Amino acid sequence: MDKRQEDLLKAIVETYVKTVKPVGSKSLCQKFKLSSATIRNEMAVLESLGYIEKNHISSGRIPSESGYRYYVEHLMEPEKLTGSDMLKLQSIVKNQDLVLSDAISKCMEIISDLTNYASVILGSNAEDNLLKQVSIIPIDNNKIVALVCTNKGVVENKQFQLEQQTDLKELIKTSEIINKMLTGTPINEVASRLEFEIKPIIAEQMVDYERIYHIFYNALSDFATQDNDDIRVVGRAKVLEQPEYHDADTIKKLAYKLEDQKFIKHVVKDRDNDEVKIYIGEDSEVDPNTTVIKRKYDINGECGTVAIIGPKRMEYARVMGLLDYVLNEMKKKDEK
Amino acid sequence: MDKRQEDLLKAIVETYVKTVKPVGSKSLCQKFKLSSATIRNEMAVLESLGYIEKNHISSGRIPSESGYRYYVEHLMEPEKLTGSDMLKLQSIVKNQDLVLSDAISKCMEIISDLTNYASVILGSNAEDNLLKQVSIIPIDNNKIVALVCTNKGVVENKQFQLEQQTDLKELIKTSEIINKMLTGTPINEVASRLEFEIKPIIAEQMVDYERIYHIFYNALSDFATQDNDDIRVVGRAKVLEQPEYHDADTIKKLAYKLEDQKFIKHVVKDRDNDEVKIYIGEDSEVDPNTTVIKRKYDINGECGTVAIIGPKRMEYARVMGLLDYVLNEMKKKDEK
DNA sequence: TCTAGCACTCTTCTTTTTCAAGTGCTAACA
DNA sequence: TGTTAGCACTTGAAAAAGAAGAGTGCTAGA
Repeated sequence: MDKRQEDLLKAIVETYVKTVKPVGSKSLCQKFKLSSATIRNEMAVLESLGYIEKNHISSGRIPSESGYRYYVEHLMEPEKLTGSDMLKLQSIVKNQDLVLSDAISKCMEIISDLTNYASVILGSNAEDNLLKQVSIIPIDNNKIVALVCTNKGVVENKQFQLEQQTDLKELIKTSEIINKMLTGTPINEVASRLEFEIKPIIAEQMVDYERIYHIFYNALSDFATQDNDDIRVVGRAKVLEQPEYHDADTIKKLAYKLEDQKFIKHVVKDRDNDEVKIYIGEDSEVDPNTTVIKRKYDINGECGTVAIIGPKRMEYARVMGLLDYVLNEMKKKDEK
Repeated sequence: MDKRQEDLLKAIVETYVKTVKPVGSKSLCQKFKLSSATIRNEMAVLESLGYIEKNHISSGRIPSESGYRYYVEHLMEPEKLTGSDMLKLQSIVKNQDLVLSDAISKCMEIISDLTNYASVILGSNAEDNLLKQVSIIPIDNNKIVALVCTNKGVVENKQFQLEQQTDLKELIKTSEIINKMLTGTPINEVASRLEFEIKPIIAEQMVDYERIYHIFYNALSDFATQDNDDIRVVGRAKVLEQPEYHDADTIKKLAYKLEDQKFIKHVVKDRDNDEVKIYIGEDSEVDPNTTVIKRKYDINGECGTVAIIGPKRMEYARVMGLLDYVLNEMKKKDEK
């Protein structure tokens, strides 16, 4: 591909992203100061290379998946934020009260608003968390809340119904033992250490140890096993508005997938370990017309993943610009 | 309306609910042992009363909104659960570990699965909650988690970034003061008592009291003000599958509304104070083809609201049966 | 009071027609 | 050699026309 062909591909992608209509040769004459015939010739080359395709013989061209990929990898120029985009994000960035994860979460909501794509926010996974503290809060005679807090500040709570005889004091004592012995344990190892280290101890000291063990086991193992990284998807309904999803059936299927947290987690997180990854079209596994842009971050130990889910015909440059901006600002803020 | 007309209306509603197709006079001949002409005559009566209507002059009849309403109020017989429905629900009902609110939540998920409608689960509203306990958990040098727990077992947590100088000891001391003085305060009054009762005290004892006050104020006021009753909507995508929503535009609009928690809360909770309420069609405010069945419960002080959102052409009897069953079982369980 | 019969209406599905957009190719031109 | 003008051709989308079927309302007779 020579320069002119690259320019042409770029123009086709960008026009298509804007108009959502197949791009005809005529519409590009002005821009290139060439006749439509010449452009048609060049288009034929791009088509033979697989970068663009046409729906029907007599339709304009649309970028193919590899066309988008080429665009993203070689042609796209990261876009500066517009003033209003920046303004909206800064209201969050400047807020000193927000802890990092909340700030990122809020920014992603705004990005979803600005772009009409869906945002996914995935907190650090539970496996990285270490047990910080467990507490028992009695609610009334036979109800308690068991709280588990990790070193990353993730808190999980669970209520338990007590049978009459279970002794609150023993529960609290056990929580103290756990805090003394297990603080700092990776959260996914806690359950087994609970069984092999804590259970024998309380078995000696307490009558009702089985029941007590049961409660802590439940509170703690739930936390670790059940895919418990807190995942949020915002702006689901917005993506459905994108014009490529005009067909009722497609919309339903997409709505289904966007609601399925396990699936989204799989899409956004489990597939590879790259820091930035753009899954275009079929690669997204969501829908052939959909793109997923994923970004992992690690800001001074706080890590997580964010992603944008939108149409294949996405404003790639803008989205990348927005994500860059947010994560950079967060890093800056953290350094201060 | 005489008995025969009522029977006819019932048959029309129930057939339409099953088939989703306008009901013609012929299709009811067998059931009533009458000729189609007679049925047509009776249908004309029902139509003049406004209980049924037809899309086009030559189409069968469909129930009107007031037809559904009449059906629900006078004709519907609460349905006994089928064995398999009951079986699925019992796996939750029998589970002794689950606290009431979790059990109801899980049951509503199952109901959504069984019926393909959406379930809404609204916890008790914050206003009813009393402050039980606040705690401060230090996460690392300059980060803490502030925990607030209410008498209903609702836990809210928020992270705060500390500036170097804020003294952890003072924070913890303040939390103790709050626990001593404010436990039992309705959650929505806590913020003002914090200002007028606690702030003066810590102002005397602590250097950095402004910052400390700020933290607790944030943690506590967020809890109360921001519409914080935990609302969950499950099975959103399932409702979209209902055949009345075949049009892409309708589906998008519905998806939008179902995602808007504030709106759903308004629909399900804020509009009236009845214990059971069925909003049919336009009344639902969701979509002219949608019905919302709402149920408030108060089981030994644990209260909340659940709702089912589905098509106007809903299996009313079945849904009512399912909700009855769940709430009854919960009550029984609680009494034990 | 019920029923049979018939004309009529209206939707839905299929087929046909028309229209415009855009292509590929050829031949001429700089 | 690269560019352009011109033209035949393909195709889809929209509009128009036609056929089939379901269901009604009405009338007249049992």
